[in-house]
Amino acid sequence: MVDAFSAAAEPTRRRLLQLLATGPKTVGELAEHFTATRPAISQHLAVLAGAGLVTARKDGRHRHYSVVPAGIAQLRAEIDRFWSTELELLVADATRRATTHPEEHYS
Amino acid sequence: MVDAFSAAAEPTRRRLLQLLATGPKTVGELAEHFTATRPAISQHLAVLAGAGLVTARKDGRHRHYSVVPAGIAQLRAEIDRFWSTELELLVADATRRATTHPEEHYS
DNA sequence: CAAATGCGTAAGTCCACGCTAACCTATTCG
DNA sequence: CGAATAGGTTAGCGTGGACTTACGCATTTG
Repeated sequence: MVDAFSAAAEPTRRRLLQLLATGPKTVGELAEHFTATRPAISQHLAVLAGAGLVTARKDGRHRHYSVVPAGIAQLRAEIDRFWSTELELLVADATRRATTHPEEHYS
Repeated sequence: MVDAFSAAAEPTRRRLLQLLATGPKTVGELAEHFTATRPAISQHLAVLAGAGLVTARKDGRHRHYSVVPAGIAQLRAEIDRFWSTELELLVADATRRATTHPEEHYS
């Protein structure tokens, strides 16, 4: 699970990152948003931490997890590297066709 | 493997998409870039096709795979939806700190 | 101190996934 | 037609990953 891209792609972890993006949260607070058990969330957080995307700060008997800006920046770089110029052009093409000639989707 | 994000995250498939972004290619051409066997590549292509990211066109005994612009656009939308405003701000913050105060990374 | 709270860890299960080997189909070419 | 080429399909294997249950450790609180 080395790269940040794969770590962030998993649906639960994607959601965790979004939740943490709004500010630090404890494991319990995060776990409330999921049907999975707290240990499961804890393990997902460990994966994200291993990828350098989040970090934890001890505070009494709580552990406040928060996003690591540098890690998120690296994830962004990975995504951008994947999103090559060619893919970008394809999207622009698809968008143009969808907005100006929507019926051609089925031609 | 429903969503395009998860389908595209796998390293081999990420590479396949990049290769196909430069233009249609046959399975054999694609397989040359990997150490895995051709059936493995074929299965990865099937996953990408299932996610609506690529499609195949028969041409004699060849099958030319190409990227589906609309699928790529949807992938882009998924990424953008994940990449919330908060994450964007965090990256901007990290970039600013890295370029103006690089030593603070270790403070 | 004892109970309760917040979390991490360990152990074990289950299944999806990535892969290979073997086989089958379709097409081209001698 | 028979051989060769291109590629999809299947079966089966091994591993990793996501999950739960149970437990252990620290910290707060009565």
